[in-house]
Amino acid sequence: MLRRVSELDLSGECQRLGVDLPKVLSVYNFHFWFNGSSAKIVLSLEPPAVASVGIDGLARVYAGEGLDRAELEERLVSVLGLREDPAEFYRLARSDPLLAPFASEWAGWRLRGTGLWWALVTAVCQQNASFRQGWRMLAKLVNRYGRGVELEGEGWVPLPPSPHDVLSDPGKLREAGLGYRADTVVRIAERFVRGEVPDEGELARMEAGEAERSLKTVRGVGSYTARLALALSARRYELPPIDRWVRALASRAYGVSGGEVESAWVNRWGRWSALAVVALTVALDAAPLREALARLEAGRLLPEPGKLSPSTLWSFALC
DNA sequence: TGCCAGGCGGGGT
DNA sequence: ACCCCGCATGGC
Repeated sequence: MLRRVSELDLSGECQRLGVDLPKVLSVYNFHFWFNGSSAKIVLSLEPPAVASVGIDGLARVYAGEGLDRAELEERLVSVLGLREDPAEFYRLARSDPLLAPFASEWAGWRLRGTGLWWALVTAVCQQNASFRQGWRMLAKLVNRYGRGVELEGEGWVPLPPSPHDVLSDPGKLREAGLGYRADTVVRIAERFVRGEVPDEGELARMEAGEAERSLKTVRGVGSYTARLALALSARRYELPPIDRWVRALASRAYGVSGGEVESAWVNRWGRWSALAVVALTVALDAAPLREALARLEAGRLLPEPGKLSPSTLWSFALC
């Protein structure tokens, strides 16, 4: 049981910064962490600490002994994107053929961050799989390993498996449908247990290419995975995770060949490159490529309610 | 049934 | 520096 260690009101700060908290909390979230009115945000896995944040901005932090309250509060604020000023990103987006509508309708969205371990697992689960398949793997992982904590007065909250959990029962990775990706997750877990992985703070200080190279030393972690994990965990956006989906859409929208997409993307988005990739998946509902290309042609560049997508994921039970 | 999906590494040229 | 293939799994 985790006790409540602090309570804070983020509504004023969100309003001042133009942050749309419902979007921040709902996008790319699961039903077991967001119910439409409040979200559970994992601030630390070992030992566990969790924040409960309402769409009204009221937040409570829960932790055991030994974790610093001020540090957890700062982590929460940073994970919600409140320490980041994306004004330049949205300014660039306003005149972009892919993200212009998103910039006018979704400027209050901020990327919700996560720890490096879970960011890497998340990115590995997107490899060579559909959006739907990747997120089903993650939901099953949380479900199969069955970790969680009780919050004082708020009930049970599931937690992702820790690296130790994965190493003590790696078979559950395949039960969760990871297939050959399971070996990569095991190798990542080994690095964490041996303390061979830089923490988010170190990653934030490293030069981007160096940070990418250090993650790529794990077999099974390539550019896409390393870059997506850097964006999700350290808010480092200089290097875009270009997959075949983004490559095809950008090639069409920017009028360049597939091989030229990365340099065109970085020229356009600069230090916001990876954020633009994630935003594009939200704008186009991570639709399968054929459908996403059709939406680009039709100018349907805003999230559409209904089907399973980054913005509606939280309202579906995937397992 | 067969093919593809938000990659990757290894082995070819 | 490229090109090409197989890789587990699930969805259609």
